[in-house]
Amino acid sequence: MQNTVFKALAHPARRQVLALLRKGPRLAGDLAAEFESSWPTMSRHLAVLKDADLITAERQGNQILYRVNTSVLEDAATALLGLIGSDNGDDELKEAAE
Amino acid sequence: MQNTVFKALAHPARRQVLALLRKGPRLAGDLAAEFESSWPTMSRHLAVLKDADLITAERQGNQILYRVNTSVLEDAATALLGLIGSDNGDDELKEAAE
DNA sequence: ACTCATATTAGCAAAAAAGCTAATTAGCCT
DNA sequence: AGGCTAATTAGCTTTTTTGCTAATATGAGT
Repeated sequence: MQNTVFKALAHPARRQVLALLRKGPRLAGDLAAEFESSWPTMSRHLAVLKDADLITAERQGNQILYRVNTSVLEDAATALLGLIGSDNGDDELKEAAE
Repeated sequence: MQNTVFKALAHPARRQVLALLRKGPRLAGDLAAEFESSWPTMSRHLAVLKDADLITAERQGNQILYRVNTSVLEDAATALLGLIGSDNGDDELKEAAE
């Protein structure tokens, strides 16, 4: 759902996680080490991102490897651009004053 | 600030307001009429959008005309696309850490 | 000044999000 | 099994967001 994506993007720490993952997949602990908040807190941020399908998790033995889901990010960006010019997003009335 | 923009985008009603404004400026009451929530509630959604600089308000006599601020929307979309590309452009997200 | 229409602000209550510590699960190793 | 590391889940509190009604501003027209 689009709503969960934008809600996930609403928190700065989560956007920064995405920024880190952009450079390549990373382990959960590796990510958590970059932030000041506690590990469980980061773990839940990751869960929110995963729930929005913005990242994917892959178990690798002891640890968990996260990678960004580019296509969902693209869709979100496209949705925003759709709010600017092209026809997209909504089909309500159109009698606005210029 | 980027953070207020993404927070403003987190609520579906506010994204829909932007979708409506995409087609052209609209009066506050005109916008409020499109939604089921109460008028004061919509008024605050508009305030959140205005605080994020996503929309601008212009008084016109009795009423208030809102228009979308395209450039801020573009900046947000660009920031999202910046999370995809592999160049080193994560500075725009850097200040997000609270 | 009074009234009506438009929109916001105040104040409160309910719901959601954020963050912590402690407990738990999952996998590897000897 | 038992110990160790990695990560999540549980349970709880604090903070933020949402949304309502009632009250207040603002402007136009009498």
